[in-house]
Amino acid sequence: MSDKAKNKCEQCIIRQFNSMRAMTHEELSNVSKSKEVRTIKKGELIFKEGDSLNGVFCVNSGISKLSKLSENGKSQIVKLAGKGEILGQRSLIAQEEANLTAVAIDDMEVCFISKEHILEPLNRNNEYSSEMLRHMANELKEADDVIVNMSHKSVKQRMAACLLYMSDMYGSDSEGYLNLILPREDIADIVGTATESAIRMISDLKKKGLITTSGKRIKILDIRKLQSMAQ
Amino acid sequence: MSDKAKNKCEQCIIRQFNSMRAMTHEELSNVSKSKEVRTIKKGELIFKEGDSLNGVFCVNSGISKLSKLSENGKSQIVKLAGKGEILGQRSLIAQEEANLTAVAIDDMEVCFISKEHILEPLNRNNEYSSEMLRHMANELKEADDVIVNMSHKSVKQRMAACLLYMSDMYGSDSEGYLNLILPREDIADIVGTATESAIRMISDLKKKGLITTSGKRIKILDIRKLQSMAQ
DNA sequence: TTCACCTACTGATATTTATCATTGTTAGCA
DNA sequence: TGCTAACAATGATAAATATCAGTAGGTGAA
Repeated sequence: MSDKAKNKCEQCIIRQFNSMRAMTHEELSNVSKSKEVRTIKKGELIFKEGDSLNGVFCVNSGISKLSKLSENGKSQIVKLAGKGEILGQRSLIAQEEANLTAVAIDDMEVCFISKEHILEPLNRNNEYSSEMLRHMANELKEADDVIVNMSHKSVKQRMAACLLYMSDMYGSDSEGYLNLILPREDIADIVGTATESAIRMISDLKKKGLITTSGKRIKILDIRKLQSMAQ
Repeated sequence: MSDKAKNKCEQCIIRQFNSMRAMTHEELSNVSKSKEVRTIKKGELIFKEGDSLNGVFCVNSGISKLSKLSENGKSQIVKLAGKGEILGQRSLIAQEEANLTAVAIDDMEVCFISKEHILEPLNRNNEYSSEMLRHMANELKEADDVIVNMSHKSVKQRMAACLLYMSDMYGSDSEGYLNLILPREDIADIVGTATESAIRMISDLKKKGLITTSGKRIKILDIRKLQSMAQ
């Protein structure tokens, strides 16, 4: 258990990244008392499509992928969620089973917060519900943008955008390799293409000198060209 | 001006379809006093991507398309919005310019409701903000589903789904033709494909006897097969 | 260490979809 | 009514992407 998680929610910095920052001291204290810290190993399932959730998972560390199977049996990663993000929130609010499957990409530490501590404050605390509303509105916008990109951009463009996104969100190590290391299959599932096509695209970018790879690791060499490729 | 719109919002049935049903009598009365009924002709622009909105448009009658241009210059229709739906709400909440372009597909009648009357109640009325939150959560789920369909379903599958959607949402006339009449280009922009490809798909469905057409009008003949085609 | 397995990669090919060009058709309007 | 402009339809072709098949390479477990 990390130091952060051992502490009370009131002192938790993670909270600054999500709508819980607008909770009152009392609300936070309730969350804090009942929350349950969980460790999740790389590759482990957090919840899956159709599960009925009793609460949310606030990510302390590590990264998870949120995906959904199309009726053709192909998986699409809709979102990556890291530190500060809350998994399962949408489903609780809509009072539905989970629409997505959440799997740990890394070893993760999350706080499980039960349903009532997330939903109850919505009935009292306007700051909190406004915050959550704003958050949801942003997610919706992003989703609309993804729809447009999926339907009208080529795999090449989407791959370029995906690498830039990985770089933006999770940065690079001292050697310049992206911190986020995903198997090719996951990259394909983000881009929305077949694994082989994703691999070909990556090979192509290597040949053109825009990136280089070492095993699963990817290093961006020419961010400018990559940006213009993503358009 | 329709009878509905002449009346006060407190008596307006349209409101039952959106989060304004959770407004207090006083809030509604404020909306009612300041609202402005507008008639919008078929094909007219309501707002466009990048516009900064001073309020929302509550649809009394008619249908609008909400679309966005990809960086390649191709348009994607993200949503159709009819009676009871509120246009521009997401942007107001996120405090951003419009992310989508709204155009009337039909002659429309809408009520323009200024910003403050939509946003202010969020700070007081928890019923209202919860309602809106639920609404947004649903939209987000739908958007995620569209992403998955866009990336992994074929044009044929998406076309079948699109026709079924049109049938479900807007029904058929006495002859069995879909009430919603869209040019092929708009259908293509919903499906996320080139106009010619959409036309070919429609011709194909005709040859297979699943639908028939008469000008722009489309009649579904075999809904079962269409459903199984959409998978 | 060695084996077995998983994943990355590459080639060949099929399929899907977009694009360009052209012809037919419809619907609104002078 | 007939004209005109917009739209639907179709063909030919090119481009993008998926699929199938197989090889190579790296990694973890017995």
